[in-house]
Amino acid sequence: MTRVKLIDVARAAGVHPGTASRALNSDPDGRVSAETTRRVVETAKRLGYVPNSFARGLRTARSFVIGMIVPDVTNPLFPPMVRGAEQVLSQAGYTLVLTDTDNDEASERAQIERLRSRGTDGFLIATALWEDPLVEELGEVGVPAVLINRNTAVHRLPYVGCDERTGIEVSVDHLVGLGHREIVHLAGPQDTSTGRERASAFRHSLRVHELPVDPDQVLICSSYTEQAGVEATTRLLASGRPFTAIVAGNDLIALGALETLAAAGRHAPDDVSVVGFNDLPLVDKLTPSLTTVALPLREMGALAARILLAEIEDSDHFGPVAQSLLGVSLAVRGTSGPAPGR
Amino acid sequence: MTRVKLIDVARAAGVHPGTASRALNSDPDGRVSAETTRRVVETAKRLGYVPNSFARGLRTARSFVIGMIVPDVTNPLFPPMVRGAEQVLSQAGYTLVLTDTDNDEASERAQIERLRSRGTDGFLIATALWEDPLVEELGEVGVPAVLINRNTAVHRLPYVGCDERTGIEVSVDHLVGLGHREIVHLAGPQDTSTGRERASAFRHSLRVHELPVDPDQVLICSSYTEQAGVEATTRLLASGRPFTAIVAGNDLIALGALETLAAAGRHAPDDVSVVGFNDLPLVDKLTPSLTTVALPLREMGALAARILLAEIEDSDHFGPVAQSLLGVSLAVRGTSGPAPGR
DNA sequence: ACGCGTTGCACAACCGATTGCGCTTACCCT
DNA sequence: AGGGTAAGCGCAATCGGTTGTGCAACGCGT
Repeated sequence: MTRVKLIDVARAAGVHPGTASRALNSDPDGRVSAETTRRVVETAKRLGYVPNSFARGLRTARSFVIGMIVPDVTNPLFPPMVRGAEQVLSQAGYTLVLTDTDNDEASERAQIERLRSRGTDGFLIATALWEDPLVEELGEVGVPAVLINRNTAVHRLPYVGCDERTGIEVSVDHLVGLGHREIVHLAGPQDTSTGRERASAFRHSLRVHELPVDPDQVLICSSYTEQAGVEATTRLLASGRPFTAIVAGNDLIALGALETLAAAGRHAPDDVSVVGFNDLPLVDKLTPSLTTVALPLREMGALAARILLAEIEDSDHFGPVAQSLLGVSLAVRGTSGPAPGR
Repeated sequence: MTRVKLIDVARAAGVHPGTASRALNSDPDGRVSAETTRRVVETAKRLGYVPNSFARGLRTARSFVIGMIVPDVTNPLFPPMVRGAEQVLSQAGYTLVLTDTDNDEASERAQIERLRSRGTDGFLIATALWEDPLVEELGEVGVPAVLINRNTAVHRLPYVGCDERTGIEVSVDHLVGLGHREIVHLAGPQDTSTGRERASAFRHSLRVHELPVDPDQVLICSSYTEQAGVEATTRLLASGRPFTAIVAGNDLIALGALETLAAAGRHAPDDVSVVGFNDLPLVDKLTPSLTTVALPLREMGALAARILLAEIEDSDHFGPVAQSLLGVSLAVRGTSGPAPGR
């Protein structure tokens, strides 16, 4: 049951293996007659020929494999991006290899090393830190790669994200429109672009509305988790700072905040308003349902994949490094309401 | 920047490439002296040698790649299984390639074809149908593969799942203990093992409690989705059959049921009790929180990976095909309560 | 009819690591 | 001292496609 190989096809079609190869790959300047091509293709199909990708890869140094690196597949933020990317890639004949790093830099390095030794053609990276030596290395070695969701300080690689700033701005607009004036921000980790951007956009939005901006109005969470949201909210309550609304760094932080507030006797939306970010599955079914910023995750994945493919296909395409931002939308739901006393 | 290859290492160490290969692979009967081995390994590290897996794969016909096939990565049921499998595999030096099929058989076939042409060493399959020609083919060709989460009618391949029957039984026990006697089951698709097992276990449990079992007590959902849950519940309400509790085929169906019931003015847990299956993230935060059966998803993935590796490592291991069931637990929460009128 | 340019295909080197085979060297035993 | 043994390593074939080069045949123009 040894697999049928190129030489079998060639023999059956009465041509040289080299010719068969050109025929099957529709070699543009290999000059194979239409008749021969037809015959080879036909016998290949008849024999059920499947090319051996090791042999091909050895010669061409191309694998048609794309590696995607995410912090954690079980975080519902990532699967839709994976899905979008995979759809584009598999249609183009590529295979997506997914690995998660558990937010561990050593593990990330090992994964990338392994993938590179497998001849991976390019990378989709969702784990970038704001200052990330690993990613910069990749950029310098010239490995095709696209950042997704998180950017780095230096824009050496193409980036696909969403319009975080606007997301925060419409959140603040929404809250101000409801009469809130004491708004705080539970920011994500500041070693990620998302954490920094959202915090920066938050401060900017307050200024636009001519509201005062105090330093203690932005509390930094150590991670994008519910637990970190609980901690930050506990700090906020302990500080005694007055507030009627919270803009959370993401949905999980928002959940932590809601929980902590409820334990302190302050309930959304009557006593306090909370807005999240990401629109995770099921947050619309909570009671009250979570007001949050919805992201086009699948489109982000698809776009990143397309950019990566373009990067790979013409490697001499030293165009400007693209920074693409996709639009977001605010899903107004139950956790946001009029400011108390209005 | 051409990569350093075996011959470079060999030259630097003053040995023949063949010898270097044996030294680096600690060839058991290749008899390389300890001293030479040490020297080769040392220079390899110094030069930063990374073996080319194409060349290796071409020669050895091994890829150290495992393919995992799931219906849909964005279904939160699967990422934990992926995670568990990936952890085991990457520790053993394997890479996991994840693909989803979108529940489409043609796409599934294409994906498997592609992976096989890449020399994939084995498969983890979470998409099996109860009668699945595709899976049976794999079994016959002798490709190492392990089924996970869903089994097939014929047990030709190893299977790792969880103890569905007990999960349903404890659910029914719980409801009966609360005084419910009119219990219905919204079953999953009957072309999957999970759908069939759970329905069968449901009927069995009723008999154990000496409750009557009517055919109209089991309604079949067309898929494991919220939408299908809505439809089935609508049918149930229309049928006029009395009931005080529902055992749902999975959490999404349960959510659809809760929603439909609420729209009809029947609220959990006072008017009706609902139990789900899977314990998806956030279902514990709903109001009321969902009583459901929790599955050891990560462990399932890890175990399946271990079995697959064993299968691959000694291919002459024609032991009995393992059918492994992991234990489950009932998370009693807010949607289940005493039967009305008790 | 001759020369030149094309077209169509065969030839063989090559990608880089693995591995069966066989040669050399050192050592041991009688 | 000679023959035997085995350890240690080099040699070259091999995996299966891809691709630069060369050669034959054919068509066309003058």
